Amino acid sequence: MSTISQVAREAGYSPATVSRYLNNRIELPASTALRIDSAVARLGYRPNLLARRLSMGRTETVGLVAPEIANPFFAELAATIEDEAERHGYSVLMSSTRGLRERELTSLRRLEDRHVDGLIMMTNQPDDGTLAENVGTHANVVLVDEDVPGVAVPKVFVENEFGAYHATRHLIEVGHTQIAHIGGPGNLMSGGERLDGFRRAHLECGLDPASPRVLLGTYSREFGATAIGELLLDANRPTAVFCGSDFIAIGVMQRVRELGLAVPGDLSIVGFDDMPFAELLAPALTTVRQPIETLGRKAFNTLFALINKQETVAEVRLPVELVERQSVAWRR
Amino acid sequence: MSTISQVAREAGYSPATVSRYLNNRIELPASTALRIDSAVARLGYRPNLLARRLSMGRTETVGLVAPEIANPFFAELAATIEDEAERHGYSVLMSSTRGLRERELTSLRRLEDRHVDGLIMMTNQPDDGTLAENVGTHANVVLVDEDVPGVAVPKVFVENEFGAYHATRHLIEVGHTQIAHIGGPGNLMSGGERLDGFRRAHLECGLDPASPRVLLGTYSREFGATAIGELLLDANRPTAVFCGSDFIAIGVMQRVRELGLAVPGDLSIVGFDDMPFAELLAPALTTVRQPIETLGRKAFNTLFALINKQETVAEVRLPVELVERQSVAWRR
DNA sequence: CTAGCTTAAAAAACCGGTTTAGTCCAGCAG
DNA sequence: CTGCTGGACTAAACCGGTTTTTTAAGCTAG
Repeated sequence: MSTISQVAREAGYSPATVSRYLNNRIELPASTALRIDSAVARLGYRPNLLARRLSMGRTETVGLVAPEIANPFFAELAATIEDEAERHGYSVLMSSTRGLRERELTSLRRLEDRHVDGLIMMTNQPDDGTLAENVGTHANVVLVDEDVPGVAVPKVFVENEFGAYHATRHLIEVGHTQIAHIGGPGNLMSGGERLDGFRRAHLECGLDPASPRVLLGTYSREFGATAIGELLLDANRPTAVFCGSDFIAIGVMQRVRELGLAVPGDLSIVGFDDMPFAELLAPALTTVRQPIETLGRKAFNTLFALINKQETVAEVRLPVELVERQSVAWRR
Repeated sequence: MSTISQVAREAGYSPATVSRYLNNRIELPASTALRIDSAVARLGYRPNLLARRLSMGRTETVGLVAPEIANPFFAELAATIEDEAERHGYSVLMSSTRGLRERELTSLRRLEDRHVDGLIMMTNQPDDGTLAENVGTHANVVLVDEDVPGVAVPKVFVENEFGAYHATRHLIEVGHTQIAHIGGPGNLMSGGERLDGFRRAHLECGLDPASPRVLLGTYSREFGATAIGELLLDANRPTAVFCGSDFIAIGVMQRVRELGLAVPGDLSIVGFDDMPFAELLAPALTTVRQPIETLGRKAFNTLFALINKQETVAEVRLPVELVERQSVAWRR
């Protein structure tokens, strides 16, 4: 591997000139430029990234912190972030936290250690304050999809409330009146907002927002299965469920089927997220689509602006969209 | 941010001593150690990673190169690799190639540029020689799941042939004699080996290995749908299909359903991979499970050994397992 | 008393770039 | 002829560690 000094010697100039020329910080006479160019070519010179980073103090790498990379939602988000980063000459370092606070903090330490220039964080569990405290002390962090309350960093979220409202309203419009909600953690922003939307739909349509059964837990299949099992025991069973996530919806769907009931015949289901597998299910899942791609690009671009000391907006809300498939049936 | 010199001054020693002590390269009298420790604590010293990397010439980062991170199979693999890396103090840089040769080469360049210490590569398209040529010149590369023929780097694959054999044999054992195969690219190692296994099962069971219809294409839903459409036009329709991937299987399943046929009633289906969604389908997909977790850990550990100049085995084959679910029916 | 050996710690070189502050020279105006 | 300006290029400092080589002092044996 050749160094910039070797190139300089080969071209007959100093390393400083070569460096400045290669980084476009100086205009050189054509003859000089040519000699440097050909020296670079002859030696197959490629700057040592490590040296460059040390002297520049930046890594051109961002960290992506998510609870679980394997989760299709995060995987998709990761893919678009990587794509957008690549287009800006940045690399993406990933870390799964598995929902462990300790690992979330470790990621922040990576930032302190100059391992990365910035962090895109997704969390999926309520914060006890620890995270807020630590995130707050860092400059280049962008929060995606889920909030950490009380932290003054740019945030890129979706219209949770409206999505839930829309989904619920859809169920009402096709004739349902007994609609249950199985949602994520109530003390998580997304969980709370989706519940709000669910309630508003009831209110606006003249249904009693207090009557429908609401069960909040985690965004998991297991919880979906357990919750629907419980709800179906009720005297006046729901004829439809709005689920806080597609994972919950799958759990519901599987349990309902185990109980010998039909979807959507006996129970209509609407999910949230539109994970890639939602359309593969039988019946294909009607769900609220999060604009994962836009979310990812927006997140990266916001972080990019932050890193470059440009203006950023405090909070962006991206629109969601109801994708109607086969898991909802008319109720006469 | 404090530097090692500040710590040294604060403790009353030289940077050299502090460095050597902190890296356990020297034994110091308790009193000295104590003074350094407390200076570190007082200043909240954390070594500058960038400087450390430059001087050590390694980044303690590995690259993960896959066609598409969003693909659940790769996402899962990425997650386990990340986990294993983390446990060894390594970070993981990811890049999706989207199947573009150019981007695969870019990843290799990252390695040259000392961006990463090593690379775990997955490719899913036949190589025209370019890749082999470039991979070959690099020391720290491990190939996972799919081969790049003619390259002398460690490889971690699965028992494709046996998996296919097992799956096909299973179909034969439950009474099928008209079994088709819809597989991946024939000039890809996995595609070829799975076809071999499919054929061997026929041979061993006294069925004509030439008679079954075999269609090779890409590992995609689209190809699965197209291929099965074609096969069902045949005079003697297959009663079962062994698919080269779960994606193909889904395509098949969807098209079959569109045609008003039942799975597994009219057509039994076996997939390959056992992607996370395989068990969510209705009917749940019988498929050959790749040991993704072991694959990931093995891949990282092999690369780790390579980086540390330890012995590695040229090629590892991990066992696969047939997961019987509901997409296969008895044939009288 | 001193050569020889240990131990404790530091000086200096090194990793390979980028950047700042000049130097040197040519050309031009006064 | 002098002073000024600007273009072309470079010396040296800097980023912040790690590692090799030295030094200094203390101890032991002869």
